[in-house]
Amino acid sequence: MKKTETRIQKKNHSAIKSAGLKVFAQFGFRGSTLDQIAAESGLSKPNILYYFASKDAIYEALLAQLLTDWLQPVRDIDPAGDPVEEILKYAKHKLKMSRLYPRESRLYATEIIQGAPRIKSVLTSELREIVENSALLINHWADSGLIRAVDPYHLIFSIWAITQHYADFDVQVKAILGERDHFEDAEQYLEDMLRRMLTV
Amino acid sequence: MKKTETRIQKKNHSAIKSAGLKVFAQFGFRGSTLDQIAAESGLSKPNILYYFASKDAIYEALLAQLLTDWLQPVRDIDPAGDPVEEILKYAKHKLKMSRLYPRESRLYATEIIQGAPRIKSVLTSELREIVENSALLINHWADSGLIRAVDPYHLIFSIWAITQHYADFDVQVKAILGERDHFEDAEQYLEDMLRRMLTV
DNA sequence: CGTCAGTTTGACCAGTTGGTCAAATTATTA
DNA sequence: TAATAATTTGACCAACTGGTCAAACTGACG
Repeated sequence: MKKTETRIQKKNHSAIKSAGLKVFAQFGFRGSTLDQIAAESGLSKPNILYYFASKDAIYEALLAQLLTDWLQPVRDIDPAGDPVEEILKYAKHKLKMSRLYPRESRLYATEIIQGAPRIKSVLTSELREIVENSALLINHWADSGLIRAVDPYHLIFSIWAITQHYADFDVQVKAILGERDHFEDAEQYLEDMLRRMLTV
Repeated sequence: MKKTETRIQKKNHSAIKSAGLKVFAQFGFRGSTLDQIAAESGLSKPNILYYFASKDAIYEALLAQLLTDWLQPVRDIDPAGDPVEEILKYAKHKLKMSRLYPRESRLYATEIIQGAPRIKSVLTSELREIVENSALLINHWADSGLIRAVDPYHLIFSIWAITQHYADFDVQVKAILGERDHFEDAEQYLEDMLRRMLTV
């Protein structure tokens, strides 16, 4: 039905979302203004509101996109694969997302820090379910003696925390390590940590 | 010189900072308004500006306080103590701060996510120096065979990331684990992780 | 070329923002 | 108690906010 997006629409929708991501990720929803997004996207404010019904609508669109991208890699964990390698694959994937999409990570962080007013329902339903299943799988692996027994929830939290740290606290990391790329060292540390934690 | 703070001044300064912390931690600097802080503190807006020169001044006061509280526990690491226990003590201390002062943690997080415009200089000077010294100490411990050799910087980052996660992403953690207190499990996981990482 | 849907904008609006100020109120102290 | 200092407030302001709208412009297509 709404398949037909003209060339201009496609370009402008994308420009607005890109600008919105940049601005919202830095200042949060309330701290961002349509004027900022307008300036960043190169469009006039009324023109932006021609493509999105409101400031809210831009933010919602970004969040919706984000949530699907965020949850997918958890689903990709293969219960039939080698446990340690599967978890490692997931952790490395998340780390790569922090390197490639730091703004998305920061947008998500600001939303959660503010109490997740718009996505709390997703957290308590989809996210919770998906994590619960992963926890069951991890426990199953541990029961089968394939990995060391660890608290699966806090294992997952620690992977999230560490990988997202490199995106969200980028300024701080760079203040300490300098500007040179640190993701390779981070990946090595993460791998070492997980192998130590999970190898029997 | 400025020692003499009247009873009323003390009470109101504290009420304003407390309210400011609550509001700024949730909405960030730009997303917060003096009216919110006024409502939260029970004072009128002009009255708030009688005690603090500007919205900015409140925020700066909070940040300054925060930074000293934040850096102290790193300084408390005892080079002469048992390495694993010293690092563990530090990590647990940080975790306790996340439980007791989640708003402070979130305020710091929003400031860093926004690019740390007001404290970048502190990050590249004091924080950097303090972390560098800790890294040297950790490397020294590793060279002496007292702990396993790990990247000290990423070790510190991982401690920060995990402990702060429980404050900053509290809503998400609770969405997954439920409302019951999870800090005990978190501490156990953290201890297990660090012992695994650091024990030779 | 003409036409018409799709696009863009300047001018505008009402509500909110950080901040000011003189006047009123309250505490302190001589 | 009277005078003085500290505190509090209502009224106000200019700048900014998200959003509207009619009018102007542009591009695609017969």
